[in-house]
Amino acid sequence: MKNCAHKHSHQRQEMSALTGRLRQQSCKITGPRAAILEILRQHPHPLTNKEIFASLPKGGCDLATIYRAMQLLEKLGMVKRFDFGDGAARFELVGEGDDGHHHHLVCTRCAEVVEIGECFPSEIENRIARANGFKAVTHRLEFFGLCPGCQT
Amino acid sequence: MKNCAHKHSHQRQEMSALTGRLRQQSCKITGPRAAILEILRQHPHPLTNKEIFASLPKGGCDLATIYRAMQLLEKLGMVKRFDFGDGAARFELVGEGDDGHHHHLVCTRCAEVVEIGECFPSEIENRIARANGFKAVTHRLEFFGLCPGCQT
DNA sequence: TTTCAATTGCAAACCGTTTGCAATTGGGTG
DNA sequence: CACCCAATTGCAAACGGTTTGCAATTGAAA
Ligand SMILES: [Mn+2]
Ligand SMILES: [Mn+2]
Ligand SMILES: [Zn+2]
Ligand SMILES: [Zn+2]
Repeated sequence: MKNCAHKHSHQRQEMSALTGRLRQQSCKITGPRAAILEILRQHPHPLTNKEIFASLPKGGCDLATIYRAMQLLEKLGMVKRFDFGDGAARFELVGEGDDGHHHHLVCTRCAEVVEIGECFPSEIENRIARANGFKAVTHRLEFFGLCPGCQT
Repeated sequence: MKNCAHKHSHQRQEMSALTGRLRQQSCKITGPRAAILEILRQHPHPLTNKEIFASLPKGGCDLATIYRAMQLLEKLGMVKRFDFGDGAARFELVGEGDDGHHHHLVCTRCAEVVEIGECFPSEIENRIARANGFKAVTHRLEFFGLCPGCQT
């Protein structure tokens, strides 16, 4: 029962751990960045930049600052980018030492999001990679359907 | 060995079959549409609108016309839209009576595309749907990696 | 406190896609 | 075949998400 930590566990991360990760890269802990991390920290599902912008406490920051912050956090591996196919990128905080790879089930009517633990079977993926001579193969996978409340 | 036809077989479709499908919906067979179908017909992989535009014979049509044509063809189920996560939609011709559902393996360096026959295991997908009370669940799935020619 | 690279706000630029509108045209009709 | 009109097109403007240049601001090291 050692470090039953990551795997893509969604337990809230300590703010100090997050700012620590930033500091290590000689990145400043600014007001906007702290506010953004705080919002991501308390949100269990992927958020669009606009949603983060809207959740910002009054006197938040510029939208462009959020775009720049998410680029930075993604580069540092602190957030994972997801694409639900609606044209807007979504971001989710990632635990330290976790690559954040996982999937979602999205309601096509109300946009409800469910975190999914399953992944594409690696045996099949390996076979696909080998069969085509590809290396470092990974996948992007999201599920779509009608949630209980949206079925007719 | 009856109709070993579709399934997502990539054998070129007859132009007459394509125009026929359009006519049935009281849609006009215009120059631009014929040209677009011709390009899709001879291309085995998903194409962006810009790529279609570039492949158009001289004196082609407006880009907006291609966007409108692809919307129409998608609505009629004649093409399937794919998303490789680079911000541009891609379209592939779909056989009659086929929903076009399938996946790709894309080289992240040179963008080479391989058509993939495998699909996400339906037993697992059904379990995911049931476990969350979702109905009509489907998925979007693409693979990414380094093709033989791009491995260092 | 001083100092300066990092960061931000703002506005403009970008890029894929959509749309309004007037001009054009495919394909039934007579 | 000439006519007619809804369907289609070209063009230019608008859109929504994202990026970027630049001058002003600021975190944190010294
Ligand atoms: Mn998630
Ligand atoms: Mn394909
Ligand atoms: Zn996976
Ligand atoms: Zn599939």
